[in-house]
Amino acid sequence: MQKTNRLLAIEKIIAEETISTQDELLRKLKGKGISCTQATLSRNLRQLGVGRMPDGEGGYKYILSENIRNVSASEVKLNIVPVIQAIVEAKGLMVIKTIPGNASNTAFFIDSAGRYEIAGTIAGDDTILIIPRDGITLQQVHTCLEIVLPGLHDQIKSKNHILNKIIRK
Amino acid sequence: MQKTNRLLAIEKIIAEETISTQDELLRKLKGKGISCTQATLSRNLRQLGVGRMPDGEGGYKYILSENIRNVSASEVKLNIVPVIQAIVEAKGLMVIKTIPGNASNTAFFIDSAGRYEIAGTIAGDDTILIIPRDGITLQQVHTCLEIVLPGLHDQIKSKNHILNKIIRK
DNA sequence: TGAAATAATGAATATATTTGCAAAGTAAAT
DNA sequence: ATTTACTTTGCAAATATATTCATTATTTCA
Repeated sequence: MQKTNRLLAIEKIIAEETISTQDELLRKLKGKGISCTQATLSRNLRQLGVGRMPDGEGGYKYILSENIRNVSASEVKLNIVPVIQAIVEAKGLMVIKTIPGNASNTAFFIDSAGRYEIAGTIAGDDTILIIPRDGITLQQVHTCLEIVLPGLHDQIKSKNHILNKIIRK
Repeated sequence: MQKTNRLLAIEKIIAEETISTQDELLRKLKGKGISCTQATLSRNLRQLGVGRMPDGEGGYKYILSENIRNVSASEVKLNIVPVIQAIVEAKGLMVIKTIPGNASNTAFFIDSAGRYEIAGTIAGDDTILIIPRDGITLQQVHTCLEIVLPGLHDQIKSKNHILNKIIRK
């Protein structure tokens, strides 16, 4: 899973730091023990949907496609703070607990992100089952969710411990 | 005002068409009687905040910075397509009809925007009552909602006429 | 108006990114 | 294990984009 790791690392770096050339990204990756050529990066960035925007200070920076909004008039966007209540791991799968009635919304949203880490999701009323692809660790799914829903883990951190006990009972 | 015209034309073209290289843009401009070199275009694009993203089909396209959003790490974002079904005016108030179970989500979101125009909201299961402040017209509330939920009115336009009849009956 | 300062531009060049192609790696099927 | 099909990768070359420098507008201000 050489490539998957690289893709995840690339996304993480671009989400966290300001990168302005592929060579710069190449060096950051090397610093994390991941090495490839700039040509490969170019291909990977395209696959990840990473683009490049002016940084407003005369330079450029790479940005994730998550940060692009589609101004297609057919979508309504909602920001809802405490939709996701808890995340639990079980049998190599991941269970997400939401507030009542919101599992399918949330699952739909996760599906829409089109992440390769996730083979599929099943949603009930307030519970979502996430099925990772073979070869994907739950840790990688966590990272993936954090990319799809930034701040997710911070948000549920406090509740998680308590709710785990309830859900697992 | 040679440059201003060019900048405006560039923005217009990029908003309306799919452009994948600066040379392509150069040709489009020439077609409109505006001519410059690629070097100038490069500088203009940076000034306008125009960036380049993968188009999802193996190519690239230029995009306006208007389409970039900033992810604050403390929010969870959901894209929900048809949450709001209809908007009806009555007695100087506004009634919003949502899909079942989503009134309170949506009302919470509207409240969170902290708009001056709105004195308060009351949500049932699939219906929200919006109470405008004294002196605020319903037209102003519409504008306000469009700001909070971009694309809202376009989305419900088709359904609105039919649903109005049902709700008002 | 007439310098002087500032901004805009093109031509050429430097830098950065993408791509064609062959080789190396992986997975699936026999 | 061996073949076959498919994916990933590096290298080198091709494109595309950004920048330097000299020159030409344009603005500012006395």
